[in-house]
Amino acid sequence: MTSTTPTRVRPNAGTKGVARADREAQIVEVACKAFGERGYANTSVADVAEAAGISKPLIYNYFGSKEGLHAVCVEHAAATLWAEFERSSHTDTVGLARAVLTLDGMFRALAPQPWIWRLVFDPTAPDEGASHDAFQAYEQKLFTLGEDGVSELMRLAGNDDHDDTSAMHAVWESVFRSLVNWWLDHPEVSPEEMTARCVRMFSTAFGPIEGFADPAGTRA
Amino acid sequence: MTSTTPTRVRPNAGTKGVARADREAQIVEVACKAFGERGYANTSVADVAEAAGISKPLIYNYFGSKEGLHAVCVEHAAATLWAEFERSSHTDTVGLARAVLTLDGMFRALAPQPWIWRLVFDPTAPDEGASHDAFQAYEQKLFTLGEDGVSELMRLAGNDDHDDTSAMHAVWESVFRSLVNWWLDHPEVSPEEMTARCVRMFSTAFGPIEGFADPAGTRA
DNA sequence: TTGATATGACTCATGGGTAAGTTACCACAG
DNA sequence: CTGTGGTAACTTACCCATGAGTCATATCAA
Repeated sequence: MTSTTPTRVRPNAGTKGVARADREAQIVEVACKAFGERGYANTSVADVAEAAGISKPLIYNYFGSKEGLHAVCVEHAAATLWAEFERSSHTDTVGLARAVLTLDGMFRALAPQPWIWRLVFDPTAPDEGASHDAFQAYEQKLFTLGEDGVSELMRLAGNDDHDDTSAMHAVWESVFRSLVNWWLDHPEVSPEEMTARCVRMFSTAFGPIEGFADPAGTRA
Repeated sequence: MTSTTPTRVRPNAGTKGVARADREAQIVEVACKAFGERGYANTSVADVAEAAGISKPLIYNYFGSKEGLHAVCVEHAAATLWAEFERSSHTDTVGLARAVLTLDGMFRALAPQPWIWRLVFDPTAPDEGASHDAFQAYEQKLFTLGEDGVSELMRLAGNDDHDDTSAMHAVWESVFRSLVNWWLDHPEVSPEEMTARCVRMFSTAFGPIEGFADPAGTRA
């Protein structure tokens, strides 16, 4: 990126202002929040600039376009989510217990920056271009991970129809998203409480889950 | 509305063109399809006008604004959906069997005009104003219907926590929507096949459903 | 002087909305 | 069986707010 002079690393490459890397990071942070909370279509570049305390052209200097900025935000946010999915996929649990662990990890990961969830799954985001590509790359990885888990459970249950598996996967993803969205709509609920709620709900629907306490006593 | 002369009812109150009521119906039909397929934000009034073979100002004459037109479309579509929910709510089944019947009714109702589903649940629709009010009125009725069913089942299962019920209801709605959306994404699947698929999926997850054939033999 | 940070003041395409008119048909007076 | 006025249906040509994107320029460290 930034070149270094031989004898000494220039801390703030010759300028009155903030070093580009720092400024970019700051802009991305502000933009993630704006895009995540109001949606891509309802957020103007001027909004982001104002929130960041800078002017619009600086954003175009650094990110090229509104979509370019959005692409960086999505990549940043998707990487965060994916890291959490990857982490929780390394446990050796299966079925509902694994689902609960995944949800729990996601609640904890989202707690400090809840807006990145809606940023990634923003229905007003562009449906082509760099920012869409970034989203699709993430979704593809996520899809594979989920499809594997679902198809294995379906096979175990004696159903190996391809379309049934596809539909079941869609349902599972939607359940996951609706639980996260419910939690985002109830900001006073802590991740731990929300995980306990998921355990109770799954237990109510499917019976006790191996490895988790009985529903009766888990109320926070 | 149109005044009538004493001796004879004027069939097409003095005009060269199409009677207003007919034209309005035609515009609404075209607009429903456009809004439903491309979304409110991605559909311009000029698009609708062109698709209907008329000019933009005529739409403003009849509907006042883009949002006014959308409101009529949403009301029309929501009424269709609601009629189906009401109808299937009059059966005396409960639990999963009732869920399957509701889904089946919805698939059949949507088959001739699948776009009205996405029209009603359009994430790019305005979040205030007449069109939003129409949506909310519908959602409120739907919410009550769903919440009643879910809370009863939760109570039966021994969980009467208010927030658990709220979250479970959100999950159930999301499952319903994801099944409909999966079906809309697979237009070659008939309503009957899709219902059979739902039966298999529920059976796989929860065990046999009272009143429906065993999963093994239901493949179309 | 060079080059990086930074901005005020623009251009311009899009799309919602409107003003002012045209056409065709009907009712009715002469 | 004609004018003639009223009105519903319909359009052309425009206005204008918004927001993406750009250009010329200013400032300051090395």
